[in-house]
Amino acid sequence: MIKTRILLAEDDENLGSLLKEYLNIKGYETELYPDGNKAFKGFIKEHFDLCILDIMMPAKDGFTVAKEIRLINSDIPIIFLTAKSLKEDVLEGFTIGADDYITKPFSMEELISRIEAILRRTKHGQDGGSLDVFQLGNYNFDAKKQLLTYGKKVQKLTTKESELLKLLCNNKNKVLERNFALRTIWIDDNYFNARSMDVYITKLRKYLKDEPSIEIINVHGKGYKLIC
Amino acid sequence: MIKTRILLAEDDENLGSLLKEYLNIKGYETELYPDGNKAFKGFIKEHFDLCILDIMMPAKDGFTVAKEIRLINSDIPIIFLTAKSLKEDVLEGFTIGADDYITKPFSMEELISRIEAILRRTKHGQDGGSLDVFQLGNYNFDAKKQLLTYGKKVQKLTTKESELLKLLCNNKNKVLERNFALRTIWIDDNYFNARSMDVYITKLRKYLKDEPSIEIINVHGKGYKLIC
DNA sequence: TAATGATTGTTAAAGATTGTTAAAAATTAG
DNA sequence: CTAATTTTTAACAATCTTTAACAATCATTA
Repeated sequence: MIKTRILLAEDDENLGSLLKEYLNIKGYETELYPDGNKAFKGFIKEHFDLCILDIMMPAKDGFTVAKEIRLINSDIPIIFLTAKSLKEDVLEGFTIGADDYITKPFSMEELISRIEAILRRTKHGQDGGSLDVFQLGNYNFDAKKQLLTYGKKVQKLTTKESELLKLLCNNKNKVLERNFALRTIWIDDNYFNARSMDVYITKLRKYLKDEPSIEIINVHGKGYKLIC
Repeated sequence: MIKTRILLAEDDENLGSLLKEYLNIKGYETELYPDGNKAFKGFIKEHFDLCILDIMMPAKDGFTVAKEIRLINSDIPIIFLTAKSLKEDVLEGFTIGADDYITKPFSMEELISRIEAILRRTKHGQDGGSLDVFQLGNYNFDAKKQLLTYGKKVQKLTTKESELLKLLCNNKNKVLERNFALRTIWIDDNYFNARSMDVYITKLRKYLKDEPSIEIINVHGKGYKLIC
């Protein structure tokens, strides 16, 4: 697995090395630059997946670095990390094309969270989005393509079947409440839709019968639970 | 041009309507819901491109709404907007899968900036870059020239074929509602035009059959979804 | 424990929507 | 005006969802 590479521009030596160390612990590969000039030179020479820029730095301020980066790469995520919380500065940061603007003091965990939130979107675009694929024993369920695969056997699911199975998967080993599922998929939770849902449960059970460890069990009066 | 639709859940009536008005001025189409329950019901019934959730709300808090939304849509951007600036709350917000977490008080301009920063990434991922050229797996679709290219193979499309495929591309991985497509392309959404549209779907499927990962799937009673 | 009513399981049918092909009608190009 | 292309209509097949019918199970209480 290739590590995500982060460019970190921060002139405060203490904060800089602290951040670098923390990011490395969290599995990122971080290069720390003490001023804007060196940061931009580093950006040109090496490959990075994300930039964290302090604003007030010697040699070249963070805004300028960001502008120069944007000239050659309009897509790389940029996070400003700064003590300047002036409204105008925040707006300028976003105008340049920042993805986030974090004011000091901040918690390390929050920084990580915000980095991950951004990378989730950018990485997602790269691998085509495999967030809707579930593994159920030896079954493979692709909610997006509405396909349930068991070895060579491929079962195409209808939209309703797929929606219901997806809800069950997202509540794996927990109770999926009847009314919640009905309101979510059928909009209305009246008697007839409830019966319709029962029919779909039967259908899903048939599809999943090849693997005895996978089961949709009923929780009387509450709903259904997918166990695996 | 279709407006970006924003779901806004905010129980403070003054702030809510102020935000809604401001967002509308900025070109967004905003639905305001006064509590978590109504917000989630609205989310199920209508289509949205982004959600802004207050955390402390009657009936159902913002975290719960976000979790329920994530059960059925793992991709839609979510922004928490709240007075709770506790570290744990911020982290919980991101853990649920938020894209941003903004604490009150905040400036309207900053909110807009942060919305745009997020949409820049999500919208960009959805279309292929230019406005009329789409990349569908190894297919290249030029809506303006009405050409669908697959390697050396070039398929000329008729006007209707091209218009329909363009609509599907613009709603990639989302449901393109039957009636919407009919009113857009056929002006009138009567029975015969609907059947005509079905014929065109068959034609497009034939053109796209070389790449199995590209599919136009039917959502019974709703419309069609181009997945890739 | 047996009886009762509510909930759930299962199957089949009915009704509606969609898939597909081909021919007819309308439009456009030469 | 004729030929080619595009679009619509028609016909029939296939699929999806709901409804109905009856069986089985569960929870409650006499």
